[in-house]
Amino acid sequence: MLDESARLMTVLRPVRAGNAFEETVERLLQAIKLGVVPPGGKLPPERELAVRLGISRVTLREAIRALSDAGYLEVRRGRYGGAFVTYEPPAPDAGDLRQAVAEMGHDDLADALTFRLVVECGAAQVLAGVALDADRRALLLRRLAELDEASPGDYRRLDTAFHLSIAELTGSALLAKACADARSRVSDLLNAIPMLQVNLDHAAVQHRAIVDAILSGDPDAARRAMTEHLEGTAALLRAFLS
Amino acid sequence: MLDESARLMTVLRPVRAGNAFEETVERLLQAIKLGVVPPGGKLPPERELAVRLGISRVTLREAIRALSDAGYLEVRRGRYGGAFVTYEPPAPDAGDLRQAVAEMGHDDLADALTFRLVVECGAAQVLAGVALDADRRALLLRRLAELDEASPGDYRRLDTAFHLSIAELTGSALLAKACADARSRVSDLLNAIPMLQVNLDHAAVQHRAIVDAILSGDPDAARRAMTEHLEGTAALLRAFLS
DNA sequence: GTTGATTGGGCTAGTCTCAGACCATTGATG
DNA sequence: CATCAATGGTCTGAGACTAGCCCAATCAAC
Repeated sequence: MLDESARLMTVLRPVRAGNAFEETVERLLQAIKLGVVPPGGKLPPERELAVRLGISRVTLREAIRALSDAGYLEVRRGRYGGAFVTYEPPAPDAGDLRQAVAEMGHDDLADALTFRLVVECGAAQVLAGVALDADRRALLLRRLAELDEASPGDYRRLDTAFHLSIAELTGSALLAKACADARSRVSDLLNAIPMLQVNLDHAAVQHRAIVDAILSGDPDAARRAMTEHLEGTAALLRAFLS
Repeated sequence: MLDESARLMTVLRPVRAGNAFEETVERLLQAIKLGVVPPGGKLPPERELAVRLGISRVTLREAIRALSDAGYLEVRRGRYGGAFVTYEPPAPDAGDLRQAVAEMGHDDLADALTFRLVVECGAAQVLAGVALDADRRALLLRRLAELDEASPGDYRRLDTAFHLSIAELTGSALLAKACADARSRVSDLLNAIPMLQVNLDHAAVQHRAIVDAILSGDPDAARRAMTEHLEGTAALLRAFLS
């Protein structure tokens, strides 16, 4: 990776991550695991979803079938039918965590955490630097409030919603996409971390600090607050791995 | 973009940007315009390149044919033959700049510049935070020296090489990919900016500051130096647009 | 009940993409 | 000048993917 050909590796990488079926399964799984469609929620109708994803209904149906067989979805026919999310995030378990890391590889984990730090801290900084209208400020505060009042079962999903809202509110589609991808790369790991009250309290303070910095228009403080928060999470991850 | 469905837009976006042929053309064009394969340089043999890109030789050949027809490549048969880059970046021109921006759309331009700022500043900060061996330090200094001595025709390519090397040296493949994508989104615009000696001198000082901060292991300084550099470039862009 | 709108289920014909084999050209080397 | 290794050029059969169409099931509304 040190010679002139490092950029060949970077640019001439595979054009596609897999066939259309595999990529579709991956994308739907991302929507489910990030809680974009919550447990009990319904995916958009096949015809509409196929258009959104830019694939044929046949391919989409194969992917839905696979996720249905794997227990993530339940499909019902007829009017008011659809594909309903049955997946519930597993209870935190340090054993699952080690297994997930082993499957992922330590280098990939470091890469994923580094990337997440860069894009989420960048998003917080950018958002603090733009003028927010009343609606956007309200949305951010609502996400924060929802997270503070969340039951243990909803916490991870609402935490994801909070973090992704920051990226989305910047108005940068590229940044939002990058944050969503970064989060989904580590979501299985985050889900496996036991939720101790100390940590939740600590996170709540940090979330509050992030929102305060953003709403007061202080980019540097927003970045620092997000950095502190994410490095805390990463440290927690490492602690449960050793 | 304010309601609960914002994340549907983010996550349930198209699985594919186009068919294999189109995506391959785009990727090869990226390699050419970023100067990963310099003018006069040769692409890897078709069989090897097809494997790298994860596509069939037939599809790759169609893409090469299209770029050859469009004047970017010249294909020669026989041993020591191959696909040679004939593309030379056009001379800077403020008219081209306005046209390029018009094709892109002002929102997309803002998005691209924002994303670039986030990932490149993040890369500089990350790189300053890791211990670099002698080889890596030497590579970074070599890129800087090459850029300082560059002829006008080589400047853009070597500037790209400098910036992408910073991302690659972090060891994060995700960050390197993001920086390469970000750069290629704005490369046509950067190429269209007239190169005035004042600006080149200014950039040289900033490049030096970035390298100094990285080599001295000061993440905050590295971030600040990169931010200043990129915002200077963005300001230059806006200046030539008005 | 009957109806009608909405939704998943399934079929077909055509296009895109692939893997692999074989052909044609080139030019350094002996 | 003959050889031969490396490279682009071409063909074929199989599988993946798509668009469009129609069928089947469900349930609120009348």
